[in-house]
Amino acid sequence: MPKTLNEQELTRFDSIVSATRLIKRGDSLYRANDPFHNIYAIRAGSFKSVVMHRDGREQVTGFHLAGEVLGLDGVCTEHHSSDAIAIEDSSVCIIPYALLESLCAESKSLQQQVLRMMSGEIVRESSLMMLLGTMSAEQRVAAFLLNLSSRLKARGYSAAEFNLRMTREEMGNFLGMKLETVSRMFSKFQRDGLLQTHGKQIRIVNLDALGRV
Amino acid sequence: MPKTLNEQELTRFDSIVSATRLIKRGDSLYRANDPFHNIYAIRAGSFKSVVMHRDGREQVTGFHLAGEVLGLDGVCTEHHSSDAIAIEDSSVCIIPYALLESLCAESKSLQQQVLRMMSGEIVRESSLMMLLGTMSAEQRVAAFLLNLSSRLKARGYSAAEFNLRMTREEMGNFLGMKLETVSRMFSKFQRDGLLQTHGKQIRIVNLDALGRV
DNA sequence: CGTTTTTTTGAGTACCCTCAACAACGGTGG
DNA sequence: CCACCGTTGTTGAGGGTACTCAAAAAAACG
Repeated sequence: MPKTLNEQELTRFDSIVSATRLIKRGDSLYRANDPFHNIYAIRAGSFKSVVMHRDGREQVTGFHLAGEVLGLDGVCTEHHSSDAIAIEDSSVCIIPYALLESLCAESKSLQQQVLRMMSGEIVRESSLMMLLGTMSAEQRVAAFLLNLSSRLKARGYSAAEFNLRMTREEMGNFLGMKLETVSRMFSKFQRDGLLQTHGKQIRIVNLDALGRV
Repeated sequence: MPKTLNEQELTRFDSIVSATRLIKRGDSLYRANDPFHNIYAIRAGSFKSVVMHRDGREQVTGFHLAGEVLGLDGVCTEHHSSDAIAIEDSSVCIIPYALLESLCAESKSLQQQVLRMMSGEIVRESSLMMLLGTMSAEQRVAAFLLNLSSRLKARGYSAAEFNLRMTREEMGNFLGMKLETVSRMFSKFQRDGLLQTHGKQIRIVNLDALGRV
């Protein structure tokens, strides 16, 4: 996964990534307040991060695809601050954090890699806040699809045609709107010829126009 | 600032925090796309983080008080991803990131401290997303005031009585609502006996009730 | 194949935004 | 010191976007 490491560093890194774990759709990788021991690299599948209000309402704070990293929220307090729940059958690499930390002391480039990963999370989250803060429902759905598209493209999948793994409700929860509104926006984009949908199957017909929404 | 360092480590840390810098109200500490060299500890004053849309609209993504750290968004890409603008005359400690990074390789506890700081930012931002995603305007303003109150308390200031340094517009922008709505919520809280306002001067009368909104 | 979950669509409503006017505040210069 | 001006804050009226409630169709699941 890290790119800037030399062969020896890579070998040492591989040595701490021992186990993998299978998570079934709907099961959790970790829960809020669980003690923090590991971070996880997603080998296959996808997850959502969820935080719970005291009143029981849930908020989806992110979706995580294969190739991305999960669990960094726990570094600060030694406890996770959200639930990580598989939205399809998935498998992850377990990276024991204590070992990673030790290894960081030995390898500067690995340390830089970890810091970059964390900083990347900060940037991702604040760009998301912008999504929720300044945009209309229509723009939010468009931005969400484009974000997903570019992340899938970066992993070697098609940028134009893909399956949504989450429900309209999860998407709406994440985007700060109701599931009906998400559905309406999809219908609208289809009417306007920007994309074609068939349930969770998405084909983006006019990527540029979607960006201009 | 770091607490878990021994004396020698603290001395070395101090040695890299050489300069301080004064920023006048309205001036920027750094701008989006500036090359990333330093992080900053706020000695006095307060800042806002702002990201700019292509269409020119701005989104405030955070407020930063004295005692907090600023600039970690740049670690990932070597460029800052937001503007940091002083909302009152302020002064910061300059912490050259390259030196901090080197020092991290020598001191494990410093390394942990830096990682914790970053993880803390991630947690803070995602709790903020919840704010924008699931709450009504009334609840958002209440949550914002409580958040500010607890941060001020943690720094030794009064939790009940303080000055807002930002305008209604900046607050509204941050919270995803219009300045008029912020103003109306303040008026409502005052009518309901939860707080007293006089412009930027705030006194929280009933902290519990504000939490139950 | 029946049951449950998910998605779509419609109608009515509530919340927040827009536009507007005015009041209060803070700085500036006469 | 006070008049003046720009900025900031408050409040009202009307309108639009997204929510709520509801029902039915479609898909997923065992």
